[in-house]
Amino acid sequence: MIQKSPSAAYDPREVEARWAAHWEKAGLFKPAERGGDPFTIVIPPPNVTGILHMGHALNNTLQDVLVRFERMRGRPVLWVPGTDHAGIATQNVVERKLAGEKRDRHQLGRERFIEQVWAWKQAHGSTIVKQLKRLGASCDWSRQRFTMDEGLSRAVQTAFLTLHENGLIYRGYYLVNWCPRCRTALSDEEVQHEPLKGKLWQIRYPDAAGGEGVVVATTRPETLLGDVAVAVHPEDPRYKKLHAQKLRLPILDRLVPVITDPGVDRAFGTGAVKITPAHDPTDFALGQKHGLAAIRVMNAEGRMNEAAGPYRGQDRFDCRENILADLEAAGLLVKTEDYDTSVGHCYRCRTVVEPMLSPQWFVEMKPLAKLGIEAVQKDGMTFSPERWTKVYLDWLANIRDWCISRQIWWGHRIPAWSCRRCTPAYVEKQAIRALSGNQRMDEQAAGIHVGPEAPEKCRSCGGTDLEQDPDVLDTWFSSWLWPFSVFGWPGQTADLKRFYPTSTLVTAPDIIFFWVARMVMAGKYFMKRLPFKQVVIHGVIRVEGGKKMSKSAGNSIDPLQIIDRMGADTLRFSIAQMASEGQDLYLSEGRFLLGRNFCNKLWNAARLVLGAESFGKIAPAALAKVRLTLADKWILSRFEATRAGVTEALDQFRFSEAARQLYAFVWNEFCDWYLEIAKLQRQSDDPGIAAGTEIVLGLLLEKTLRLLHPIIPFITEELWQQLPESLRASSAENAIMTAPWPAPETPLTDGEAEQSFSRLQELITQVRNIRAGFRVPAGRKVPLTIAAPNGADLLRSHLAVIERLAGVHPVEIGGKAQRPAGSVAAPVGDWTVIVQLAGLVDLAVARKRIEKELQNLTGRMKSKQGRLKNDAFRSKAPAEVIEQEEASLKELEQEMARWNESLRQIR
RNA sequence: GGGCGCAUAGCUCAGCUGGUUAGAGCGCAUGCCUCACAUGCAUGAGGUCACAGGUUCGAGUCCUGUUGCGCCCACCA
Repeated sequence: MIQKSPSAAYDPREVEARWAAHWEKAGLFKPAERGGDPFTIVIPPPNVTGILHMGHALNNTLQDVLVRFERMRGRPVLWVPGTDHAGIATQNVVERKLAGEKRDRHQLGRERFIEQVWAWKQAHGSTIVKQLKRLGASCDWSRQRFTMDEGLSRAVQTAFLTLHENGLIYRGYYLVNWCPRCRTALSDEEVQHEPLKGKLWQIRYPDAAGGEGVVVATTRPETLLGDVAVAVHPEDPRYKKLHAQKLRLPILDRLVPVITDPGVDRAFGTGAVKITPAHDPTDFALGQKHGLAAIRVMNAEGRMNEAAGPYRGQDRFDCRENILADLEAAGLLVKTEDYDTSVGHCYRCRTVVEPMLSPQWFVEMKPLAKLGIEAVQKDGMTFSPERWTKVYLDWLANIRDWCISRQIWWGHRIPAWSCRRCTPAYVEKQAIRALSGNQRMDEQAAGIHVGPEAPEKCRSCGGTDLEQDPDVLDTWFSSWLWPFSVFGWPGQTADLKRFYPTSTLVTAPDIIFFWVARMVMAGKYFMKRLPFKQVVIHGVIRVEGGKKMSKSAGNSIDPLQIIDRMGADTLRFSIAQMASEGQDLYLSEGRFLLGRNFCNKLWNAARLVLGAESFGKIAPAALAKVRLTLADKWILSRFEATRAGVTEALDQFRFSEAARQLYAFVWNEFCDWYLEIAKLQRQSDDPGIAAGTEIVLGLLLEKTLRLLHPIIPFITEELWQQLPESLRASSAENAIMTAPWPAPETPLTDGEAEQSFSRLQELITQVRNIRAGFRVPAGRKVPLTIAAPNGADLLRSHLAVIERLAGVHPVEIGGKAQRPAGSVAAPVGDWTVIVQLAGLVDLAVARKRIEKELQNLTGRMKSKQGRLKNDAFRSKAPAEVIEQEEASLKELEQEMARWNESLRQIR
């Protein structure tokens, strides 16, 4: 076993820490003072409770790529960071901590509990921020905001009061999604429906006289206790005789009417539906339509209340079991069958959500949705990929009012006060009135007062016993103001003027409804302008099988671990490379090796360029003054193509395309070919060529680093700083991150050089192929003859290159092919290479190689001949396509002839 | 029930507006520690582009349908 050479692997740890600190300290993340249209992004604020996961890593890498790209293009750039107070999530975290200390928030009381949350935020809230810094996110950290800080709270209050004044916020008694664990209402978007293997039970409701009655089907038998009717389809012949009859509710023995409604599906279950307006949205609507009462049978914790009679105090799911047993005993349980259903869960704690009738605050969304729709249809807002437009519009078209009150403590307090005397009485009555169709409360009559401060006395009764509404606002009620609240709105600040509207929003598809749509509505409503013109929706991080990556599922990959082990650049490059236009990303640890190896390759390539003694001594000159070799011209031309391609890709948010092009250029062109040739050129007898090579190497490395910088900022900064200053693009701050993005240099494009060079590449590859095919020992030089009717000059001037890269010597260039015994020949374009292998040729192997080529060629020729013989093709295809086909067929024929010649020589 | 995405080499995925018998990384095979890099170098094997129709001179690429997987939305109790 041979000793491994000392590792020259790139170690990002020290480098990344150093530059992260330097950039921030030097203030490079702040927007430049110069004029010009600023490029602004507001971060999707992560939860204060958050720790960096792959979704964050993806989201923020892409934003940072755009931000750094635009910064280098010379625009003043501002990326505003911040965190979200995340009401329910944060309250849960602190409550869990208290539980660990055998305490709970009710013991502490509201005020002291809030103090605890702030203390927690003080201690742990900056975790995610530190982690974003490690990722390299070039946010202006001096402008960091928090959705509960003073300015943003003022924005929230202003927004609430404005909407209320304009009649778009109301208080109503309504059926909402209730999480019995969090003990709060949730908006429709906060409920996640998940399939559940449940049962469908058929239960008999006898008629008033105790006769047969009717059988109903239900998935939630416990709600039977709150039933107020049974509905059937008016045309259903089975139940015609029951119309307007009464039925006897099992167990409670209450009488409920049979009503008819065309909405009942005759084919489902038994065609008879029990109606529980207080615990089912469909039933609630039906109850309204038919003027039925609503009977609540559960309390806020999901336990059965007094109305549940014998089941009072039981948990809702225990009650279900008990009721089923009792029905069974009474002979009223007719049938039990398996049934796949879908049940709503709280998105924070996974508890099964209970529809519950309760008083809440709502935003009337229809007028706002209209603004959101206009954003796309009139104001030119775009989604990338475009398909999300439809998702967005469909949601807006079917929007429902937004329940914004939450029965928790951590959040923005609602600026409303109620009268202890008037309000409870009113709400009681409202519970009944709500069912007649009017859910909005008459605030005056209810003794509810909305305003920035508590009123002196109740408008309704004149009493002074007022209390502030205990509820807080939905977290998203602050998030939707983010694009302007971060700049100080409602104040008319300089930042607001300069940076609103923002440019691009980069986010994940799962918050299009929660956040994107609402920001658009708020932006247009409060600011009269779109908050951003472009919405870039990236993919969701998933693991095999399409599941979301999540810590609880134990299938997560920790981005910080990747950073620790392989560096932020590795993480970023790998992610960018995988992020193709909105496709979901399936990750595995192995996929990060691509980025790691790439960074390492770049590092070592730079070591080669910078390491030569001659490198430091060169005086950089304009390329125009340097004598360029073919290889120089070729690589410069390839650079220009890459520059153009990467710029275009980033302009179109095609991150993976940009990364792919950079990878291919750096690795397969610059390193694999140009550097190998540059090693020779450096040693050239011609001092002009040697010096020119250093200049090309230097300039090219410098520009390539700039192209790479948005994706891999740390390593590029480090290497760039190691370049002699004379080679670096000018940057006032002396940092690559503020250096200019490479400008187009069309004169570098050299099609002729690319063509000539690729002929040499083909030749070298062909010889290597022969060497490998006949097992020529790696170190052994073999003689090569090239028959070259054309291009002999090109070959002659690149003898050294051919010898070195193909492992051949001596090389003879002639007009005709001489094929001594023991040689193997192969055509390369119109050249023929003849490799002298002496004793190494195995005739069978040689024949097989050629036969394989011939087979390949025959196939290609046949397909072309067929096409060209086809009259339809000849008459309908564009002339240039036909010409191209003819030319390429001719080439194939010639190549075929020469392979055949080779085959003959073997015999 | 509706909408969307995906189905391309053993694995993970590129393939923009249809035009040379399809590309990458990993893995595999063979040979290499060649003085930037073994996190590497060279060469190679490996695909009837899910299936069935259609449009077209020409389809991985466009259209229709089918199947499978995934996601989102929706008040069949």
